[in-house]
Amino acid sequence: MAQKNLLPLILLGLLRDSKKTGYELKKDFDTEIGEFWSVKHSQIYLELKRLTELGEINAVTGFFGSKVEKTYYEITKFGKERFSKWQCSFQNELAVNKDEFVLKLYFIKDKSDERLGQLLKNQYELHLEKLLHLRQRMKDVFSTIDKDNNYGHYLILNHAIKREEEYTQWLDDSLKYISVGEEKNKREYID
Amino acid sequence: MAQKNLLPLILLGLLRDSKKTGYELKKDFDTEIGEFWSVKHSQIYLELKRLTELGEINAVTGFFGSKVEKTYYEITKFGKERFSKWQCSFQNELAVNKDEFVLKLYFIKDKSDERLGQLLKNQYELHLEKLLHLRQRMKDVFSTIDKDNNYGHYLILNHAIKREEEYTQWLDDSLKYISVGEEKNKREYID
DNA sequence: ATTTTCATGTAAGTCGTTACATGATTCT
DNA sequence: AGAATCATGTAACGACTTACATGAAAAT
Repeated sequence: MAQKNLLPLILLGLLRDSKKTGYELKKDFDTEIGEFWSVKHSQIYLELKRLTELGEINAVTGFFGSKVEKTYYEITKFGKERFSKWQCSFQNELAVNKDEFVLKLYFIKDKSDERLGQLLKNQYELHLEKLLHLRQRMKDVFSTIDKDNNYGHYLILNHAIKREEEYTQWLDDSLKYISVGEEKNKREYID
Repeated sequence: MAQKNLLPLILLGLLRDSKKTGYELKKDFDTEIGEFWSVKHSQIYLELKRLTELGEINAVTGFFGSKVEKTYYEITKFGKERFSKWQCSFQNELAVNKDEFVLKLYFIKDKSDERLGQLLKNQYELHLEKLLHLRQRMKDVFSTIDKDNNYGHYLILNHAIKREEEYTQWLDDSLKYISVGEEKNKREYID
């Protein structure tokens, strides 16, 4: 396969607790799990069809009190099995972490390259924003639900925050370090 | 496009300093830049063809003293322009960091779930290995080349190490925390 | 009255992986 | 002599994105 195809597993996971429509699943990617995974609705509907054909979910179409026809998907025994199997499976290697910014930096050779400061600042803004957003999420999420009964979610939010703290710290340190270098260079030229 | 298509930029970047064959470029992904990006050789040759058609690189086929016919690719003015333009461009949002393990954890609800410890341990091993590897890389790389003249590379290796330090630390902390919880539970049951 | 949200899909195209394929050269 | 490396591609397929498409309901 071209990618690791984790979407069906995510969908099964989201359907474990209760049946949902494709639209509701899509909504989960705008909020909840959207913090950790992204996908387009077109792909969701496609994958739901495939999972239905595989017998891992059942599709139930009807009105359900509403005026609009909806299709609810509910997980089957086979779906639960597949999900459980995946959830307790071990990885034997890590995927490469693809980060456009890191790539850009790789090609910056000279320490006194003028673009360096600009790039670091831009990235710092983005990651600081992300960090603040994640801290807010942590507050919001666990004010309504219990930490110990959503422990995985708690752990990964915790990790995401620490990751962004490290990222911003690194960017900030790098910025300071290159400007100290500049100061030093300036003095060397002036003195 | 399906993905952000950064491969052509990487290839242009790798060709800035000197002309290279497709095979040499492929080799770079096994070592150097392979730490930060992965790609298959089939895709490299395809992208080289495309870049040639775009006039961003030139293909020169010949024997060059060797007994085997090779094709060297050299960057053109247009290629340099495209690369420079990308390298100093700003991002306006961050891509979602897709991590299978994080996904798995998201679906662990119960703090005392037995699988939690196993999964954390497995992941700890992988990230510790990665961390040790990166520290070695740092030593190896900058024993032969100069830090200040490969500053981007230095920065991102530095960052990668810090990232893995954070990752292993988080996993270790989480492991400790859940086993303390277990101990506490045990005592509660026993006392 | 108009925009936004709900709700669900199809079609085209691209990036990337996996597998297939070949032939020379160098190392053991 | 055989294995590994050098060197370069093609073909099939899958995952994902972008764009196209539609219609009702709810909100402003």
